[in-house]
This record gives sequence, C-alpha cells and structure tokens, in this order.
Amino acid sequence: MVLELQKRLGEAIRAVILKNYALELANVPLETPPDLHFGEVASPVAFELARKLRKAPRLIAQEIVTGLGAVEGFAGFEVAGAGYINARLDRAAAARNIAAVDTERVRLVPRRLMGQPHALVEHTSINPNKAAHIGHLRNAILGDTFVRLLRADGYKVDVQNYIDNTGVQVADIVVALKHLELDAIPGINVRDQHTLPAIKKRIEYHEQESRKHPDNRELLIDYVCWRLYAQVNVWYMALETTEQDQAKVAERKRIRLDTLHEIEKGNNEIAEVAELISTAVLRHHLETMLRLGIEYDFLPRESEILHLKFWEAARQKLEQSGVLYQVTQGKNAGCWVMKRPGSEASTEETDDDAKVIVRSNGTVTYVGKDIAYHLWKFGLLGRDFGYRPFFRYAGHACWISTEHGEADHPHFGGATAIYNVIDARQSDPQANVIQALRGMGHAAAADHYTHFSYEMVALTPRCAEELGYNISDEDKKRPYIEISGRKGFGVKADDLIDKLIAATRAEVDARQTGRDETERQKIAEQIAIGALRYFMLKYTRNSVIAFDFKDALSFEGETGPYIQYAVVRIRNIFRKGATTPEAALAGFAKQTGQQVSESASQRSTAAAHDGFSQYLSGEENEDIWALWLRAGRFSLVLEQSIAASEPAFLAKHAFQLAQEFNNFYHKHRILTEEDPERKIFLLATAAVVVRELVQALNLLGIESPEAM
RNA sequence: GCGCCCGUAGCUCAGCUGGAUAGAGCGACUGACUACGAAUCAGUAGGCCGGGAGUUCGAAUCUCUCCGGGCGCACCA
Repeated sequence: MVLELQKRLGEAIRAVILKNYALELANVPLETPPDLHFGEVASPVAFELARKLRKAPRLIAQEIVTGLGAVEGFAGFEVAGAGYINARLDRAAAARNIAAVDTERVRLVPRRLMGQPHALVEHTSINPNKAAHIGHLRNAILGDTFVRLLRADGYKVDVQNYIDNTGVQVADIVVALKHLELDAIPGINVRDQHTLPAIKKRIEYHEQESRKHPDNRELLIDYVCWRLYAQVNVWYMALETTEQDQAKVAERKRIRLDTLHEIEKGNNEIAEVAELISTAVLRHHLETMLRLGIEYDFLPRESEILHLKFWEAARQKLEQSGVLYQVTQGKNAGCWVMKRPGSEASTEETDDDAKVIVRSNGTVTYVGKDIAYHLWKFGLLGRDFGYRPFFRYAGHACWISTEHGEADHPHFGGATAIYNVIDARQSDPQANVIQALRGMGHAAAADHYTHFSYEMVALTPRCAEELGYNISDEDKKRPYIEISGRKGFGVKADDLIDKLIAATRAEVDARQTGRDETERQKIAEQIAIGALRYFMLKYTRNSVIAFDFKDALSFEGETGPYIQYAVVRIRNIFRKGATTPEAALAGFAKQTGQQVSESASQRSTAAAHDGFSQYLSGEENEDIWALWLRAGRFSLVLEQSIAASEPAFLAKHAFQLAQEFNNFYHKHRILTEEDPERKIFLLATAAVVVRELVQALNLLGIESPEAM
C-alpha cells in the first residue's frame, strides 16, 4: 500500500522536475518523516536541486508542489522547514485499500511477467560430525527466514544444505571410533569394539536407545559424537613433553590424515564408517531443524562432488579461460594457482601471493572443489548429481546427492541467483569463488552470487561459567568467547530448545488450566520456537550475538512471544465479540463502499463525508492512524528486507506493529464501544493488525498460537 | 604487514539510499488488573552517537586519521 503510493509520488515529482527544469533524476529521494505532523511521506529533493538550479530550496519545493497538482491517493502537499515537500495521504482511501489487501497478493504479480526468478539458498551446512549448536541455529534460522521472504516475493526457491561428509571433521569421529576407548555397550566386546560390525552395532544401539528414551539427549548419536570430537582432539595432542610423546603425536596426526584420504577415496571400510556416522548425524540435524519448522529440498554432498569428478570438469574450463595457471618458482612452485581478488596476476613463473588451487602433488584444494560446485549451482558445469529421496516432510521430500540416482527426480542447480548463508569468517574463500566465476567470463553469475554473511554467536563469560566450563582470567575480561566444537565448548541446539520449551510449558500450565496436556504442549512449543527464532532474527547480520540464557529465555519486551501475545489478544476480542476479522473487514468495506459511491459525484467533499475519516484524523486518533499506516507498510518492509538481505527489518516491523497495537488496546475499548459505526471501525483496525501480524510472523517462521 | 566487521543510554541492540526534537528492549525508580487476560500499558531518570579532521546548506550515517575490541589472510580441510 504505502510502497505503491511512494512509487506513485516519486514518479509524479520526477515528472514535474523534468517538465519544470528539464532535469532527469534517476530516483527521487523519499523518506518517512519523523512525526505524523509532517505528513506520511516526505521528499528532501529540493535540497539536492538547489545547487544545480542555484535557487533557494524552499522556492523549488514550492514550485514542485504547485506543479504536482492533485495526485491520486494523496490529500495534499506542503512545503515545510528549509524546503521539505511533505505529502499527506488521503487517509480514508488509504484505510480502504489497506483493509482490502489480499494477503495472497503478496506473491507479487509483476515477477510473473518477467519470468519467475529462480533462487538457490544454501544454509545450515553443519559438518555431520557432532550435534548442532546455537551458532548453527543462527545460520539456519536466518537462511530459512530469507527463503520465506523470497518466496513471498514471488521467487522460486530451492533450499540446499551442503554436507561436507568427507572432511577432516568427519574423519576425526572415525578416528575416535577406531582408536579411542569407547563407552561399554551391551553386546559389544571391548576387544573388538573398533571393528566395523561393532561400530555398526554401536550406531544402531544409539538409534534404538534414543528412541526408547527421548528425554535423554545424551543417547543421541550426534550428542555422542559431540563428546567424541572433543575427546579425539585431546588425543591428538597427547602429552607433548617427552620425545616419545612427540613421536606419538606425529603418529596420531598421521592416522588422522590417512583416515581422511581413505574417506575421500571411497569404497573401503573406513569410508563406510564415515558414511554411516555422517548419515546418522545428518538425519538428526534435519530432525533438530524440523523442530524449528526448517525444511530443505536438496542435500548435495562432498562425496559426490569428488566421485562424480566435478573438479575435473571445472579444471578444464578454468585452464581454458586462463584463470588457472601454473607457477614454476617461488614458494608455490609446481602449483596451479589463481590470482586473489583485488590483486594483479604477476609473472607466470613466481606468484607467492596467489591462491593455490592445485597443490604441487596434484591434489585439489577446497577452493577448487567449491568453484566446481558453484559452477554447478549456476548450471555452468555441464555435469549433474545423481539423486535419491532421503527425508520425508509433510508436504514434500528432501533429496540427497548420490552417484547413481533414480531416473525420476526433480532438477536442482541452474539457478539465476544464489545466496550462501555462511558466517563472516568465510568471506575470503567466498570472494575467491566469485573471483573465479568473474575471471571465467560468467559476470552475470558473479553478480548474482550473494555471500549472505553474518557474525557468529558467542557465549558471554558468565554464560560459559554457568555451563560449568573453566575459563581463564583473560577470557573473563572479554565481552564474549567463541564457541568451539573441537573443545566441546558451546550450547547445543536441542538443549536450548528443550530449555525454552520447559520454561514456556511452566507458564502455559499456570495460565491455561482449562486445556489438556497435548494442547498445552503445542502452545508451549509454539511460544518457545517463536522466542528462539525472534531472538536469532532481531539482531542485524553483522552484529555478534553474545549469547546469554537470560536474554534468550526472556518472553517479555522485544521478543517473539510479545508479538504472539498481541495476536492472541486480538483473537480473544473477536471470540468474545462473537465475530471474526473477516466479518469485521467485510462490514468495514460495506460502509466505506457506500461512502465511495456517494462521493463519486461530489469528489471535492468526499473526504468530509466519509464516515470513517473522522476516526482517522484529529489529535486523539493519531495513534490509530499510525497503526493503520504501519500495517500498510508491509510490502515496503519486505522489499527493503530482501534488497538488504536483512530479515531483521521484518522482525522489527512486526514488533513495532504489535507494540503500537498494545498501546491502542489499552487506550481504546472495542467491544464496549457504544457508537456502532466507530465499533466497526475499531474492529476493522484489530482485523487489519492481526492479519498483518500473522503474515509477518509466518514469514519469520513463527506460529500464532490460539491462546497463551 | 594486508583485508573485513564492530564501537550509539548502566547492559543488549535499532537508526533505511546523508536530512526536521537520536529510538527500542532489559535493568532502576513511580503508577495501572471487578476491564477485550498484566507474557501488557503509562510515566521518570539515563546519550560531547570512541577521539580528531574533512566533504556538505546539513553527518550517528560519507572520506581520512588515530584509539579500543573482534575475525580473516596456509600446498590444513
């Protein structure tokens, strides 16, 4: 609503400027004034023109206002301050439009005319070797929310979760299973605990036991791996005091490397263990994310990128385009390298600053594989994965890559725009891939490659102490401490979710005594997830979240439950009033509709005769109008959110709308309102707000409970 | 050494392409449940927007510089 009006005003001002001064402006600056006294939309364009025209800004503003005349949807324009052009909306008309908004319309129409854009969003991408932690939650929640925003804006979106199942992190767990003393498990003899059948049995044991005791998360395979991962990292370091120990350390590091190479090669016992463990852990990651309403379409795995020789296909193209070249001298002698972003390719012989893609022993580095993978994403590789279904969701299946897949499968890759949700620490490697694409002449692909970067989630020293970790005096002084899977230092995702649900459940039990067990549990889960998702979304991407249970477990103030509570309140109003938002909006439309037809013949006095406009103007009604106006800003916020890749904008919008509603709720009593026409108006106000809140929450992945 | 990010109220953060009196939440202190449920609302206190210089009619926002904090910069993956 507001978005359309802004665009219309911008065009109108542009036309006037072109006509009056023969100046072509690319875009007219428009902003929201700090106070409704200044109108609903303002433009400081006169300041900009003042220099070019050598004229006082106030005079220019006046000339533009005169030139504008009447613009549909606006009640008038005025010049204020040193030269602002302030626009006032036709409030009654705006309210009519806002009330009539069809939420389905959000799937914007113009996109279809240009052909639906196809985006590929990759998020989560947790190494399948340990339980997910709160840092991974931020990634997945940001990514999932962005997917929802894109879909609301009419994009076709494929959601991918990249699985690095052949990396050192998985190798570390295999090493642990093959070489460490493991927990005693019934049916496994200590002597052959490291054999393949025993490891298989161990994984199966955890699958069965964790199903039998769903409350005991420590039985879950991903939790078991969390501990093993920390243990094996201690094991690698051994006791580095004596020479014998140093030899031992070297030996263990060698075991690690050998294990990694076996996994990469495939078709052997080590690789089989890796496959078992990474698949089992992956499945639990999907379960954990599903608790938050997060689903995926496709899981490309590194093992297939290796076995299907993606790199070999990419290498040819890289060499042909000259992006990849060999150096013969310097520290990179014998390597195939690529110039770094921002640097010049130096001589062909020595290039110490270049990025190594192929090592002197002929093996490819991580960046090389990543370039190949991204060529596939844009459909530029000329090679594809095999596919088979892996995980079943309520509405669709999630597919996984495989060497020889099913004949009948959906098509992934070949997107026009990609978004990689990866933390800020990886901006260098991401830049390398973009650099390669550009160097190969794929400028369009490089331009539509977005590193959706975000800062990490760390723990406050206080939180770390609460969890029982020993922290140094040095760390205590820091604002936050980085999470480390290697050290087993962090808050696991499922633990946090459990804690949140326990806290909300206690509240719900106290409040909802009339409801049964399953209902209360459902409400508690909706609130807990709402709290968690909002918590991860309210910070803008490049601010580090210093995690603290006090903040994360809060349900008051700027939180998800605060917004959910506003929805519940509105629903209660309609329940008590024995009506529905739909009915209220229909009643409102009927009344205003009559006003429209009446006023058609006498346009000039239409506003004065519109029964509802009296409730939208005047000092005492400014807050109500502000509420309508904010409700009408949704598409504007959605557009900004997508353009900036910043879901936090929408989160803030939802909170502010809920806040303004709560204020309205305390000031005006709806059901006891005696003036029937005003009552219809107030009900319509609540109906518009609940519609917008539910929609915004939906896009944030937050459900709206029936009660709380 | 090079690159990126951050520095705004006691704490945690917003502040959109430069614009009109710098905003929230938490915490502190006052008040408001016989009401559409208080997971709420109203109010008070609290800010040389890290320091300095520059560009501009105009800077929390852009540029430079300094200070403080964080993270990257391997033939590891």
